[in-house]
Amino acid sequence: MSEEIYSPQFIEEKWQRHWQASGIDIASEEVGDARETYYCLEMFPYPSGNLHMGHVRNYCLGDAVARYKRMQGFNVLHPIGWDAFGLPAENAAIKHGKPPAEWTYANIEQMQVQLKRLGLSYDWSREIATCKPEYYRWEQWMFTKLMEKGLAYRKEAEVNWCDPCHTVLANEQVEDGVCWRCDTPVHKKNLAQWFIKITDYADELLNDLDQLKGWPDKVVGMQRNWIGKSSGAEVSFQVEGSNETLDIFTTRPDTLMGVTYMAVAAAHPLAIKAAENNAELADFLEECSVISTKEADVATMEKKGMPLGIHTIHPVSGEAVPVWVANFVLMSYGTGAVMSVPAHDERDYDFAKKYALNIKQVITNAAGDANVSEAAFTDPGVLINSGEFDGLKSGKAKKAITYWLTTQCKGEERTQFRLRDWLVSRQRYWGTPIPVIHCENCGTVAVPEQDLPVVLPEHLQPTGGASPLADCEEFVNVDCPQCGKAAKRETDTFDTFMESSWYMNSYTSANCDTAMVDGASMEKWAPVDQYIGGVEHAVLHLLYARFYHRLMRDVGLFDGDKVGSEPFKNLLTQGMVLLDGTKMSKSKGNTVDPKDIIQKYGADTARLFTLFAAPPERDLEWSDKGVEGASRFLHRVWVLLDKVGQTYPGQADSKVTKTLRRAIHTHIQRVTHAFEQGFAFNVAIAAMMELSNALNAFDAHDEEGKAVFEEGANALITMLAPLVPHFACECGERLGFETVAVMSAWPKVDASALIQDEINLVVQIQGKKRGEIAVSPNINQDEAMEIVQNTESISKWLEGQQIVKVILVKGRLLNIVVKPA
RNA sequence: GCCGGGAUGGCGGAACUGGUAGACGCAGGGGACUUAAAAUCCCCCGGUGGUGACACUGUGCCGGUUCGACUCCGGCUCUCGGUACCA
Repeated sequence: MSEEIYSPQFIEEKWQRHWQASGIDIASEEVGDARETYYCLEMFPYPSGNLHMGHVRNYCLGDAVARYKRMQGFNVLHPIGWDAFGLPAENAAIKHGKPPAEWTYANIEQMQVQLKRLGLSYDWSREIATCKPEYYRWEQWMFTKLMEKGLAYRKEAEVNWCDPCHTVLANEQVEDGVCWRCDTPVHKKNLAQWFIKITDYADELLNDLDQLKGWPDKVVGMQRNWIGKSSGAEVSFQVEGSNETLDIFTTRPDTLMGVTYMAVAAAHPLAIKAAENNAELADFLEECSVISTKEADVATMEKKGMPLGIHTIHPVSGEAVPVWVANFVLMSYGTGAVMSVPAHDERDYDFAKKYALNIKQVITNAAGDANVSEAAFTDPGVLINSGEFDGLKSGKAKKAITYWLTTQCKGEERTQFRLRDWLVSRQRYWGTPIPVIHCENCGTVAVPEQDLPVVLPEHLQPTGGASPLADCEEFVNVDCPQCGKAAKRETDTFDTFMESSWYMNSYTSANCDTAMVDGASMEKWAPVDQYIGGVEHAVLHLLYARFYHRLMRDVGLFDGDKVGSEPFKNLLTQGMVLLDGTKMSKSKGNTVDPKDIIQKYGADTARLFTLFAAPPERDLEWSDKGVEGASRFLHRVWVLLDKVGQTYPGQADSKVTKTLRRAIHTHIQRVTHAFEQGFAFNVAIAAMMELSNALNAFDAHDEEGKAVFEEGANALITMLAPLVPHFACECGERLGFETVAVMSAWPKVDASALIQDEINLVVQIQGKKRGEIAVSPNINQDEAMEIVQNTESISKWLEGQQIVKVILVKGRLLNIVVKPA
């Protein structure tokens, strides 16, 4: 059939040209297109200049999904774009003395070539770059809408500041007290900044997590954790000799009667006031503030405190409760003060022991013998020493005590979230300008819709310090849209997560330039059916995008009932690419350049290896030998196709042919199943290798054999198409496919081919395999037993045994339960 | 501490809904071809015992349910990821 050898470079270029010319990767917007839609999306790349193996893995996974769904008959949307704003461009600009725009656009061009070289089936007609005004203008528009609705606001607050990055950061961007980008410790600063009220959506974002059946538990758990809802009560303690109250939040109002002291943060007004004429206390507060800014090993820090010399009055008993300042109480959570119940809280217990404070037990277990002489008893239980609340169980007591406090105006039910509002302003140049004008008369004024977009000047040269926007007079100086007087533009830009929070919706509306998105297009395509990316965005991008999607819904951009409230239906978080057990990274110098692999073996081999070497969600250990194995497989299949249409001398055996046909169809079934079960491409490929091995072992001796062999070859090539598309297309052409392989219909299982006349029935005795018998698949128990009795190698195990029970699992096994006679 | 994963040969990993553990690949061993090497092809490859057919044993540990457990239940160990003086 073909004497040519498999030469990936040649055929890959050929088919990429072919696909582009035929437009098969374009998502159809034709009204008459009856196909069901499917939206497959991978997290879009930051245009750093070079594709690394992590990208390759991410995009090969997505491409396999998209191509598989196309072959299943779906109208697939598979777009790509560039998350093009961000700090690395500014850093590169400083280094090379070129504006970030230039660097960014050059990188995009370079990475486009690299992505195309991989043969990824993107709809390039919908490509976006977030740094373009036609993209970010809608983000600016949206922000002005949020200002109108009171969901975006400017407030002076204590915020996280990163010196090297010269900007503030959102809470989500601070990891272990250090900046997520540059790993330097952040410190607190008071600054007026722009926030978006994600806290208004905290409950919805939390509750809807239950809907996300197609998300990994891990990511759902991380988001739940991050939102951090806790229910309890706020309780007011009257300060002795004053009108003031000390308010605290507790999740354990049932332990109220066990309070023996109060603890406040060093920054709490009561502590500051008490320190005014107490030098020792002032020193201690100073010590606490120094430690807290370091934020290093907070967990191991010694618990320290000092009495403030003041007391509060217990709201129920009226007893005096001393107030302490403690270094473990955070001003930033709750009210900055806690009621301490050492008997039922480990931390309070340790603190009470250290400073010899009272420990009063108010909860016991069901048996009534719990004691707190050695440690705190933190389980819920039954109330004791609590007056009228005695005998209540913790759950009921929480309600009863909270209710009592409410009637006395000394407290109320309260829910506390860990989630803070999203800080979206950044003191950086290379980002979306915040569409706001500061006017001496009118205050902060949103840029009116007709004046949008506020275009970022692209020619500026950052220096690493303050944003060059502030010095750009033609940008800064503007007339106030309200009063017309000279005013100044806001020079902060948006957090780049603002762009990535809605790009998935933007793709649906590629043809719409009169609105942020088009409602009908959203209904057609959204939400994303399969989203694929790294787990590092579990509480960053993935939380913001869920939030922003709801904002778009509530601004009326689409119908929430039809599109849904969640932007991503299914999520696949792919593992990292490792070399020698550690993550590939430039700084560690343990990288493998995709370019080299593609040049040596071709894109298809690179794709096949990354899909085969590990399940998608697990880490993938890079192996040069493994790559060679993948390449070998493709060569073997290439040569295997030479057997199509051939007959070989020898006696045909219809049984052997039938067995091959059954193997073909069981493998179609297995491959399809692997694709459907969480895109287990590694398993699918293993099944295809088995099919290839089965075909290789077969020689056709007659017309029937020839036909079955061809059927198998066709199925194999078709199923390979989503994974190694160039290879499959070339092979498909050799085999005379009517449709190009990547657009061929996915093979169907012929159930009749799976039927067997004879099977090997496993025979077990006491659950232990003792042999096999060749029988009809429909054999009944008695018939099977008779064969067993006549099979010496098995029946010998039954000698001297009494048969208690026989279990026949149809088509699989026969288990005989015996006991000594 | 809490939350969520994971633990199967020398390695990456298979095993449908509880039904033959180790598919497929990599590495390794042996052989064929070759003057030789590479490539390719064939055979072997969890452990122990046995020349062998075969037997025993084996999926982190201890126990349980079941005719039968990698799979289900209870209790641990180790490991990876996330997170926290969160009141």
